[in-house]
Amino acid sequence: MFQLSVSTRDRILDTAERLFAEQGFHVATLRQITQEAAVNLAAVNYHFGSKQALMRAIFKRRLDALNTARMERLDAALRIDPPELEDVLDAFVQPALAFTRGGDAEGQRFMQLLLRAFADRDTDLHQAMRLEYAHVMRRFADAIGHALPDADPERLRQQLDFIVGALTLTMAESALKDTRIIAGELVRFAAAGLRAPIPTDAEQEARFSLEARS
Amino acid sequence: MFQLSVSTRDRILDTAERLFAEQGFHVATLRQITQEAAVNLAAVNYHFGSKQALMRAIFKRRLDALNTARMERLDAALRIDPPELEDVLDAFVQPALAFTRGGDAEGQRFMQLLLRAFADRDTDLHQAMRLEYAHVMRRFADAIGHALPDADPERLRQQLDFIVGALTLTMAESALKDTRIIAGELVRFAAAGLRAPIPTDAEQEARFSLEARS
DNA sequence: GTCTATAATGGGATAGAC
DNA sequence: GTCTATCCCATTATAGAC
Repeated sequence: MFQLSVSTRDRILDTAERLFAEQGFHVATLRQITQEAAVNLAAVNYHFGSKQALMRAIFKRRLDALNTARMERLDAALRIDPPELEDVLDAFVQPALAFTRGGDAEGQRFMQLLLRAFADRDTDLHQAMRLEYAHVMRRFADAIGHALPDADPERLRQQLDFIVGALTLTMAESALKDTRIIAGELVRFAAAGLRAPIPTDAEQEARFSLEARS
Repeated sequence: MFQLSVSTRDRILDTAERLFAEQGFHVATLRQITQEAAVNLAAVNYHFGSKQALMRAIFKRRLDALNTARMERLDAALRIDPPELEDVLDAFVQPALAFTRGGDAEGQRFMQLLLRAFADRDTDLHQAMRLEYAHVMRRFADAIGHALPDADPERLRQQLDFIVGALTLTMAESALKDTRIIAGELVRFAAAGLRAPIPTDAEQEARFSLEARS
């Protein structure tokens, strides 16, 4: 943290982030990372302790930045009471595509990394991510609850998971030039889903009997 | 395919599918797989040729079954013209949670595997999956286009990606007992998003200037 | 088809000089 | 803080007996 030569440490972080995102944690090797970062092989263990610890450091750096950016935009949206639903969703979605000063390329890279973390259940990283996310999720669920006072809180959390899935997979997949438009589309799509009325029991019954036919 | 001892081959397939889903392709080792399947280490190479080929075989088996189940339900939904939007979405979503005779546990396992395949860009498996998916996606996009004749086809494909993301990540994450209810929630959520009117240019403009303030 | 034994490779981590 | 050299370990894949 307080070392003079930040450049070696940061070159490792940047290079490893790229290679982990492109190839995955187990495929990218320390030899490859240190070679492309033009640092010595032993530097990883000196600065981070282990390959796992390096991954955690990469993750923490970006996720903290993403969460902070989301919170700031959420606070801005909450200056209106009740907040506008689209503003709350914007606060969640927009920072995901450009939360670093580096621009879209880094944002998409981290989305790929996030997707890998989601896929890696039963791992320290997955648990850590869920914990860091839980706090932010609760705040966004609350904010949406204020924008839609009639909604069921339990259902809102479920629907927020839909949005996370759509956002993460789409941002990790899409061509870079489209991310800004796609984010707007997602906000519109999600807002409509959240505002949709809950079907009555009678309508539910009709749907299930329809399914049974097929 | 036409060998007498299908049991060794199938025990490898089932065990490897479970371990790949739980741990990932590179963490699960052939030693672990063959030990838990109670077959000899060399049997994998004899029956499949390599670890990669084993993965492809696992994937093909389930994805073919999933696609077939989806197509059948889609055909049923298309017997009404124009089809009911919720029926089309049901045809896409419901088979994902119980497309094998084994029930929910296997379905969720494969969703975890699918999520890993999505995360693994630049890999043979990812490309193969996209190709197999493309055909089904086009048919579903067309069907939704029939249910919503005023919608823009390009936008529909984008929104279908949202649904795939929400479905895949949610099904891979969720507790088993909830999958049936969650699928119904997703259909309702997605239907509302698809039916949402496209904002006018004036409304778009208002939103962007609102963002600039924050 | 199934097994044992092993070849061939590459990985993460570390000791110790500078 | 940085480097070289190396330890130690695990992996996939295969050769060859049965």
